[in-house]
Amino acid sequence: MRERERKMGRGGKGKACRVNSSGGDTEDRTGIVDGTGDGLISNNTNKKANQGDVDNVYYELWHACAGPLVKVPQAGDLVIYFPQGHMEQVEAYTCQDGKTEMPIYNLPYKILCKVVYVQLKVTLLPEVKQDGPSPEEKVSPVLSQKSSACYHSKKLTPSDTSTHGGFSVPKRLADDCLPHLDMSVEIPQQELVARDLHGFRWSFKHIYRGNPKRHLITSGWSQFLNAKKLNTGDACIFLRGEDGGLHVGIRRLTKQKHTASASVISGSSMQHGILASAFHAVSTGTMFTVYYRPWTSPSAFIVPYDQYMKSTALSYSVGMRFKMTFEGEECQEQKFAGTVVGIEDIDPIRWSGSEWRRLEVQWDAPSETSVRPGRVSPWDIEPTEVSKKKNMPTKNLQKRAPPIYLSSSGHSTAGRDDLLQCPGESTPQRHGVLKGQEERILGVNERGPLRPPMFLVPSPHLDWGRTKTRLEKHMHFPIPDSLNCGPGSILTFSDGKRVGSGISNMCSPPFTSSEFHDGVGASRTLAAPNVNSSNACTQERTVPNAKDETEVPLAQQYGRKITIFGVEVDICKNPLELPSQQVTTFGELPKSCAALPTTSQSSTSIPVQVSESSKSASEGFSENQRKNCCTSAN
Amino acid sequence: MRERERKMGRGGKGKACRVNSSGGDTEDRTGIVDGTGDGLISNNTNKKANQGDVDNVYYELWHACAGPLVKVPQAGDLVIYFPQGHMEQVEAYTCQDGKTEMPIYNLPYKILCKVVYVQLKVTLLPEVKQDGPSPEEKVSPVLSQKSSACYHSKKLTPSDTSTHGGFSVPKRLADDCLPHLDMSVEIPQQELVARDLHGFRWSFKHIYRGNPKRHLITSGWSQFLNAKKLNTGDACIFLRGEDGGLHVGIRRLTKQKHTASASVISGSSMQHGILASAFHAVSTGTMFTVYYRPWTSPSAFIVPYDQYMKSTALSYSVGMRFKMTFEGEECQEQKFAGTVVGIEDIDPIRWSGSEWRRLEVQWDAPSETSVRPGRVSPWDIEPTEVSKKKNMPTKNLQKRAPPIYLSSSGHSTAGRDDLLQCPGESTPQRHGVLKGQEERILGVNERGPLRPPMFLVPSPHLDWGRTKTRLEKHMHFPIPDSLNCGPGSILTFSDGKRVGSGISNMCSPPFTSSEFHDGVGASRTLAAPNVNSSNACTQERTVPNAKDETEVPLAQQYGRKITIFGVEVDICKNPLELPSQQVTTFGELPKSCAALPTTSQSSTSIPVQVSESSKSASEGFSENQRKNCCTSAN
DNA sequence: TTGTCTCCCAGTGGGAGACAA
DNA sequence: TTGTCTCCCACTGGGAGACAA
Repeated sequence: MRERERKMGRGGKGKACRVNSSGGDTEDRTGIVDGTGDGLISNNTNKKANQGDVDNVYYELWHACAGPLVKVPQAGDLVIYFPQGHMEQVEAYTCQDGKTEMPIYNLPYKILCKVVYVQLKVTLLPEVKQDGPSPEEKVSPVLSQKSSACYHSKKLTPSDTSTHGGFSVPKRLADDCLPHLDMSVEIPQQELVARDLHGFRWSFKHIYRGNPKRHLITSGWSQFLNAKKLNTGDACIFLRGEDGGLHVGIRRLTKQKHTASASVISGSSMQHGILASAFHAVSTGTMFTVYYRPWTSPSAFIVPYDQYMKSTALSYSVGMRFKMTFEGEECQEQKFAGTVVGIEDIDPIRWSGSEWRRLEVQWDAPSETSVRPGRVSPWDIEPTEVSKKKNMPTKNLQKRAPPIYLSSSGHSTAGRDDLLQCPGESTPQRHGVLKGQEERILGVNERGPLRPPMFLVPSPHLDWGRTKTRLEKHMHFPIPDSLNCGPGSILTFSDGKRVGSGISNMCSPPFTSSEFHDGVGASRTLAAPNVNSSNACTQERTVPNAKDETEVPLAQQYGRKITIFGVEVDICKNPLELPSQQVTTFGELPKSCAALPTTSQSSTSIPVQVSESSKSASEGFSENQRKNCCTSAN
Repeated sequence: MRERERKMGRGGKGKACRVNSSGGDTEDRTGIVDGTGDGLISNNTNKKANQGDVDNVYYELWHACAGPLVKVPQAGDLVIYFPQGHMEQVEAYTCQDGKTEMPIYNLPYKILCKVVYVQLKVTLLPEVKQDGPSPEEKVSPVLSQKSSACYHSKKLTPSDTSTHGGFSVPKRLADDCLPHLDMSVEIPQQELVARDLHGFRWSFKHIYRGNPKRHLITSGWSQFLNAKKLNTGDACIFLRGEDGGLHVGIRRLTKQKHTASASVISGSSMQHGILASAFHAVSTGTMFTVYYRPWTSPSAFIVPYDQYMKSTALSYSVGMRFKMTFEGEECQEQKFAGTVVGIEDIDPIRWSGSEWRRLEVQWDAPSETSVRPGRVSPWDIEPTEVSKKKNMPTKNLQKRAPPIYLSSSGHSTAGRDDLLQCPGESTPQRHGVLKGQEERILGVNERGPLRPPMFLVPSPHLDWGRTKTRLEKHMHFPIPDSLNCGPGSILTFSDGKRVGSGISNMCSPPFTSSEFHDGVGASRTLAAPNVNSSNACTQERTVPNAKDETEVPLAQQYGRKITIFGVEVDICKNPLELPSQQVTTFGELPKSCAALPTTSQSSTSIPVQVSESSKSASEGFSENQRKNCCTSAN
């Protein structure tokens, strides 16, 4: 019912920031001003919003941070999962060139799944019937979530990111998102507490001073900057939720090539893992989990069913003109036109007939802002000529197709591996054509019992015996050593005077910053033995909880046929590892690797509601959810 | 030939530090004193040692850091690979509880492999014959590598890690490892340049002052501390190589539970990946890569063939007494006695008959220093009663065994999955007994072409537009933002005076430091536009190179039957993610995730020689290599 | 309205000897 | 011989208004 409330209860769909009209007074919005315990300004208790609203706020913040193009399916959505794309994502993460020899699994190139649960971590269950829903069980996309939440983003200026001084608050941001100051006093100021996507709370001093007067965020800002490793050009997002709570998000400029050596298992083992997981899930009817980062891969590999079907209903031909949407400056969507110059399987051996990146394209004009792929998938583009619809009912996602034989060698020698081959399935795979995609899901003969997905959620554990750092004064947890970093020592060239001493630089190779994101400075244990560890605070992080009581039932209610869709707060990922189009979604993601124990209790999972309503969204993932208040200061 | 030289050319095997007798004069060892460019002390050019020596030095440093119990096989060694153990390692990394449902692959529980190449990244090729070597091709373990290298380690005191002042150098360390100072001057001092395991160069000021006089390392020390995130109790290792080069290593105390959410793919996909990789390699006769961290898992899962065979030659029974070696204080090996209290398959369904952790044990005395497992593998222990040898030729590692059937469900319902099952192989697996382990490697019918393993080596790329930090003055690369961290702002309780300001702490939950190892403080782009980026230096990091000309030939020379064994410099791993017994081997490992592009050029791979000599080491991996100079100051 | 600069000054921490274990 | 402490002081950077775009 909470879901229903949230989905149905709001109207309006626009891009204008809806300023809470009843909130013109200070009182109504100072729920965002948490008591900070030092008595300065704590005029309001922590007015806890109900869970639904909190979820919603985080959902909006997530999308505000993620940018306009990032679409995450909702619970209830039918999607097509492309293992190829998944492997590309992993390749991107593991710096592989994708040339690893992989066996050919007897795995369809696309797998129809239903989304059950979104938790920033994706778990899919292959549909037993791979031929799409019957009309009556047609997916019913959710009503758009309307929201009165308001956010503004500001691109950080050099002054904002300098070590001297704080953050210059655009007036509209202050007016719309921050609690109003008492302008009657000499120097109006207050303390703000804002939550980030991890639920971490950051306190800031908000002051109105200077000549001419302006809004500034001073204390706490540099800690935030450092912790998030923000640079000039990155954006900071302030969002005021319906509950009045203030939230901060960030969005990195970083077009920097991400690279990661995940080094837990080898890259090719990961590739194997992807295929084997999907294969296992398909053949046993069990769920599987996907870490989905639509902003990571050049293309999203989980495609809404309707969007996919729409693309299969068209024929594509060389010479065809199309448009494709990219993200431009300031969250603007930007369309580029191009021409299809080739159509061919990207991997005829392993994924014969797959539409994945099947279209070779040429772009009309070069662009500096977007990196545009040379190959796209049909559902990525909108044809701009009227293409003739195919004479096919959209229903037949699948017809009887000859089985695919297995070869453990990926080579065209077509070596067969008896160990991997399925008994009685040895007809060579027919090379698919774009029209009339066919496949057959192979025998699903036994299913393991369904287990609830293991959501690995970070949870605090103790870190006593440390003194409190300045950062800890602004972020409301004992900060571990690695966060306990100032910007370090800087050999300053900034204003002409050079600060040097003792040992000079030896020459150094040009290193990427990301190359060093380990080895980060840390505080050290203080020499003095009288460290007063009793000052470490103990309040729980009040992140929107993973509703433990919901997760399991949810999965169980769908039973074996459900698909789970979740997203994990991967607080551990290095955002530099995120690719060029990296947006800081739920990974606004601290920059270095954190080790997160799965102890329980608190959790950073942000559950998103299960969709049940029946309005049909023709394409894309509930896009309108994110269109409420996309203003952008600066 | 270089390998031969290195292996044969040295004699002597002892624990005493061999001080280079010809090096009493300053000259001979000041090769380690690099010109720093500021004219202070740069009396010697960078006397580059030959590659072999460099490799050897790094090898020794690696083992000095890794501790006495960490054994890495050498090229040429025959080893048994246990997928179970590999999965445990991944579980440990991914915080899984190991309860994921995994399919039963048709994969033997142990796989005989030969080691060809060690590069801090392990690639194995299953032997076609799984029955062990014939007598004439009996493995010929290498001669121990003798070395005149000398190292000392010092456990860091609170003073060493305090923000005030530097590192107090034990006299013996200074005498044995550091270049001698010119004592004729008023205040003897010099600059040191030391390489760490990544090949990164750290410069330190070494001074002899105070009253009474003592050796100190001042400038550069705190940068090193911060970058490595060292704390009181961690150890710092100084090693002088034969070439005279100075090297630093660290060894963390951190018994801290490691936790990692590797979040590239899901944990269960990783498990699948391990099994599928090994299976694919076994069935196609190709190589596979293993990230081997013997200090990560409670037990090493790559066991020397001889050690394994020795263990199979004994019978184990309940009540049997044994000893097992653990690491105690100060690199001391420490033996604990215990009793076998049970013998049973740890996973009778999937790994029936496997010796992996087959022995349930009880320890005689509790220990605070070591965490001791409740289950061990036979090769982990030394029986202390005389056990009757089994009447079996050691030759038959394998006999004809009934094939193992496949079930994709891990359940005892013994569900079968026709998709995964091998044709004609459906006899239920016989439950093995410890005596006479039997198995048969299933048909190897086709092999893919051998490709050289893809060594993902980090390589620098540009990071211009930043001013040089103080850290960069001591570490000879432009430091990326995340390294550019001082210990941050500290609310000081250390000496009674509390430093506080502005915004007070809000209460916070007890958080693990590792939970935050992302979000680490960073420097920010300086406001001033006149950043003089031309000051960024461009010298290449002169890490011992991955000998590109060697890697491929090596693999090819062995052709299809070889096994590759390597270790990667996983500069990316968060060492906090390393488990309790974590030693900082090649992962002395900066603490946070770095993103490392694979651009080429320079490389951090540390190739280790291929072993070809013929002295037989009965057990363990070339252990004597690390016993040359294990002194430990303090 | 807001970005940049410079000034002020408190806080931090590197580096030294004193002193003690 | 070496660990701890305290003192000194240079440097860093938060925070303010001035000023200009």
